[in-house]
Amino acid sequence: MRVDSLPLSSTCSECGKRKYCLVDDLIENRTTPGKRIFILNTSVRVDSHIVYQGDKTKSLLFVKSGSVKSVYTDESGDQQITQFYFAGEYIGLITLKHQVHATAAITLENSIICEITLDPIVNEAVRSQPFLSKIHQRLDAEIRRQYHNQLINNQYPAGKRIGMFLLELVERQKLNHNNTALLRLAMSRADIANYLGLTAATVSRMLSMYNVLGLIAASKKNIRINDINALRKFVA
Amino acid sequence: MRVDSLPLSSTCSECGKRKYCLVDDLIENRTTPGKRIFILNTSVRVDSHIVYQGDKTKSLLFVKSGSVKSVYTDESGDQQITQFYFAGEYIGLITLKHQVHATAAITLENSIICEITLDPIVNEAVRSQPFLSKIHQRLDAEIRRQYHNQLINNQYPAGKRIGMFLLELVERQKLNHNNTALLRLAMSRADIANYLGLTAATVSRMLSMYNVLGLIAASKKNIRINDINALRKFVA
DNA sequence: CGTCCCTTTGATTTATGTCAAATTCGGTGG
DNA sequence: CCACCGAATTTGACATAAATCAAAGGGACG
Repeated sequence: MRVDSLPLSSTCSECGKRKYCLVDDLIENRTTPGKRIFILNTSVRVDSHIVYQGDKTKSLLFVKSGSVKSVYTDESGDQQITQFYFAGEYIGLITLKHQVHATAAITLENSIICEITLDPIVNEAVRSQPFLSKIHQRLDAEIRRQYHNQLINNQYPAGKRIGMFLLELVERQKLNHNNTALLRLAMSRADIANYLGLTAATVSRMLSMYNVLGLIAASKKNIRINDINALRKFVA
Repeated sequence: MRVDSLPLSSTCSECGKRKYCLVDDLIENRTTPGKRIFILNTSVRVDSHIVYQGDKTKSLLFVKSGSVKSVYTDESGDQQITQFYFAGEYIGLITLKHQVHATAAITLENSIICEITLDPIVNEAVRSQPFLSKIHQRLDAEIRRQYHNQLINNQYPAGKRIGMFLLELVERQKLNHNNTALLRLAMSRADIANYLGLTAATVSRMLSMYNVLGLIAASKKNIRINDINALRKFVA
């Protein structure tokens, strides 16, 4: 991670997010309590590159708070947002086993990002089957999500894409120990549009539609899902 | 690989495709010449499942001849072709480091598929840095392709998608030691359409357009790129 | 030789993009 | 704390690319 950011000094043992972090498993087996596993625990400002496309993989990034987008840029400069990452999620899992980051990572809001050294992770993965499974589980989920998005963007109309996008975010928030129907979309409409293969105008229109239907209550960055089952039914 | 198929008995040393196969590196370092590294070397009929979605990863599949599609199926049965694989390419690289195949693999024509045990590959990868790099190179290329396709399908119009698809196939054929402007598209128009997020009718129309423009000569499954630079310029 | 399936081509509809104006929001400085 | 500015968002009118529906043509295979 190369970026102007505030290093926050603390140990993993003291970290509030510890029990949602892979590092937790590593600390349990340590004789030296209070050991720091991470390289950097930093407060990062909105719109900062925390990974550049083409960077060598040397760590895993844990989003402690805030959110991040992954952006692929092609030779002619066109860009594709390939994924959003939220609090409790890891950036770099897909890249973990090969050498370079195929996408950049950019914060969508002021965030706290913890950079975790690869070595102890890999060592523990070799030693402990349950730990390896945890990593696999997260990686598998991300890869499945990737394929599912490809399907959605290729075959479904704009309304369903937005609806499924919202549903996915609620599900992920739940997985990340925030089981509410309240979403905070830190990214711009244009970012959502790029991610879903639409335009900002269409994203706006579809959100308005869901609003009118009473399925959601959207005001700017904040969205409440009024009736998640009705929404599920609507996009099915 | 679980499929009705003809096992072809032979050794890796005798294999004609040996020098394009990762296994070649393994044989060089063996004291026992003629060793078989693969599990199965089989002739597979068109439209056979050689991998099922959800299967545990236990081998790498090398396409010796023919071609294969990767298909992701979601809960409601909708399908997305996520990739095509051609002679000289490996299926399962993305899956290699996690446990289950997120997609099925289905032959697009009669093909010869060699199933390679994971263990010797992994062992050699740990031992030899150059060998590991070879794998990384192929995996990186596939992941980059994946992101690039996402960009193309989300942002480019039908004509460019088809044009870039053809260009990509020519490039890959070149990488696979077949440097010609002649393509054989074993997959149906519907498969191409699904892959590119279009309909079969649109694929057909766009190929006709390129035909009329004289950029390609397409007849059914066979396509000749008449002027690759003109085509590149057209889609840029 | 005939049937069936795939592909091509045509006519029409429609969803979403484009362009532009109006509105709201958030941040800044007085 | 409020007023102002610029940027993002919403909304509207319109254009258009691609989907849909349907028919005709062509190959492969029994």
